[in-house]
Amino acid sequence: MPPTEAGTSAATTAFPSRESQVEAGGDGDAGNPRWSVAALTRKLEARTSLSAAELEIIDELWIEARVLAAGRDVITEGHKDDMLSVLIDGIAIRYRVLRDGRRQILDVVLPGDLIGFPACFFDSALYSITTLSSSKVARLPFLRLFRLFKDYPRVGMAMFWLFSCETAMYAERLSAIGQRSAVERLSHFLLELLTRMQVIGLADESSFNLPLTQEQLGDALGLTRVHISRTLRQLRDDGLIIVTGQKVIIADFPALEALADFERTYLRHFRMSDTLFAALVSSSEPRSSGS
Amino acid sequence: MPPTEAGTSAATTAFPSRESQVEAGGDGDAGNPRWSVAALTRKLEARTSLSAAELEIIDELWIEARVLAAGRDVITEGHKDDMLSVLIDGIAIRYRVLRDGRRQILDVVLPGDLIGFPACFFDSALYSITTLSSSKVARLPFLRLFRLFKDYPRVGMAMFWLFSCETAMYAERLSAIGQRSAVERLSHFLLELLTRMQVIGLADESSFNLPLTQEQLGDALGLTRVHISRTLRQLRDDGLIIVTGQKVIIADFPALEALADFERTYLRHFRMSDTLFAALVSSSEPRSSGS
DNA sequence: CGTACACTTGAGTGGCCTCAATACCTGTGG
DNA sequence: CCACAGGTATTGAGGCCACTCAAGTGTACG
Repeated sequence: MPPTEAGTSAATTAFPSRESQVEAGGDGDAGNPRWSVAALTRKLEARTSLSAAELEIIDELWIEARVLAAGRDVITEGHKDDMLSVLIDGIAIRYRVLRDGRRQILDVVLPGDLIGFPACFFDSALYSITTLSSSKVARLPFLRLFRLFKDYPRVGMAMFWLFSCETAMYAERLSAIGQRSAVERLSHFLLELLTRMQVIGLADESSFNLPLTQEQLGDALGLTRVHISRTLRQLRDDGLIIVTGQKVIIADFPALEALADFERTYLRHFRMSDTLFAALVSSSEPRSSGS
Repeated sequence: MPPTEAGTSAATTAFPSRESQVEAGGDGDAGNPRWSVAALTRKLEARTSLSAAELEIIDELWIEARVLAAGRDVITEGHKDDMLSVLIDGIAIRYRVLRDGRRQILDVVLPGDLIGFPACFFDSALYSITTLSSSKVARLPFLRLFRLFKDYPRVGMAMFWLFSCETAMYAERLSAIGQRSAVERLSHFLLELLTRMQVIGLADESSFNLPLTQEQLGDALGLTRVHISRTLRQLRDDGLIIVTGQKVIIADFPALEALADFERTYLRHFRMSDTLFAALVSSSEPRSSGS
């Protein structure tokens, strides 16, 4: 019996060297004693006022960590997917393909990011999500999500907030692609990715592993592969970044920041509103209506 | 081509300068017996499976209809706004201004669209919303929103779904601006606006009132004022559209559709997932609070 | 009537694209 | 070991789409 194409061949040829980053090979998820959505709770810890106990609740919401090889669809455009998931480990991209084949990468999905919003609220997913490296995904049953609002409104609020971050990031990207030049877009993209990776411990002070090819960078920024190459070269020539293989080092942070119109406090804007949060006293019955 | 030839249009929404300055410092709707968020319920009726009773609940969620003159900020970037609102009447734009003054219009806000998502979940709003015409806005206290999930989970789910639509629309626009040419973007924009307006009864079969100046169109599509003018001219010369004043008539629907890569079923993709919706029946225990 | 604003149209420029050739890297097979 | 193939990155030449600058029209408003 020939091996189905499902598992090995397509996946292992894609990025053989990157497998080493992602845990040890394929240990079975079924018998796994306990995995955790550490990247997610870490993000929540950094930008919300959730207590340790509440973070624990978040951590235990999820079930069934699935392991996916590189290059596999987590969600496919046009198909139904009614699950809310979170990426535990690995890297993925969210993208949309136009009829003539042009592709727009909407977002790079990092550990701790949600998968399935907004797709799960629709009859069919509006875009696809594909893994770039071997990845692990956990799922959240919907009834459990809804029970959250009864039992732990503050935790439920945090889920809302995660949706908001997603939306806000799209808006940010819209203004980048709509208004900025190639150099500006690229440097902004690099700084944004660096910042996001730092929060979940995937990047150090000023360098990170860029998980995208130049073609994928182009599809994310609305530019061609060729022009990405030229623009990267320009950034290198100007001494703003240093590139060795997949590793990107920000050589001149202030200059790149100015060029990109990037605010150092970028992610600070995404902090969860405390005033709103405070209004939600734990599960006790709300007596008064608004304000 | 005087713009006053709007004729019978029941809603006086489309004319920025027509309405006099009716500024409402506090709430200016005391004498009004009852307003309704008809555009919102109409949208929900078209694309969800909410019952008439549930639509009624939605309709009665909102308080304090504020009236705003044209050109007023509903939300200002950088300021705190912790209210979720809905536009009842009028037109507004959501936009973000870069440091050097370039502006990206993220969305055109029509009656029935939400205001305050995702801003209300953050410490400070990430973008501004400004009225283009005299507008009316209703607000939703947050505790009321959260009680919804306890008392009417299906209705709460519909709110989630509204957030999702917002996000999905951004994603759609991202791929448009990132991948498409000027003609494609513009025709897609026109068809999208037509479709959205039809749902809430602001447009007929093939024409509508375009509430934006060419400069605003440019800021929405990542193009310059001048190029919008040329592109509109091209569409007119090719017999695809007819423009008289603010009124836009789609003269050749199929051709424009093909050019824009626009799916006639565009908004159908945004239908609320029924399977998910049905799963919520069990936990529905309407312990109604109001009599 | 004069200012203000939105739109139109022309001429010239430039950023990014397309096409194309070359080099590199890794895995595969002779 | 080298030859080869496929995917990725680099670099050049030329072209086009959209931009900039600028002049001119039409309409609204004081």
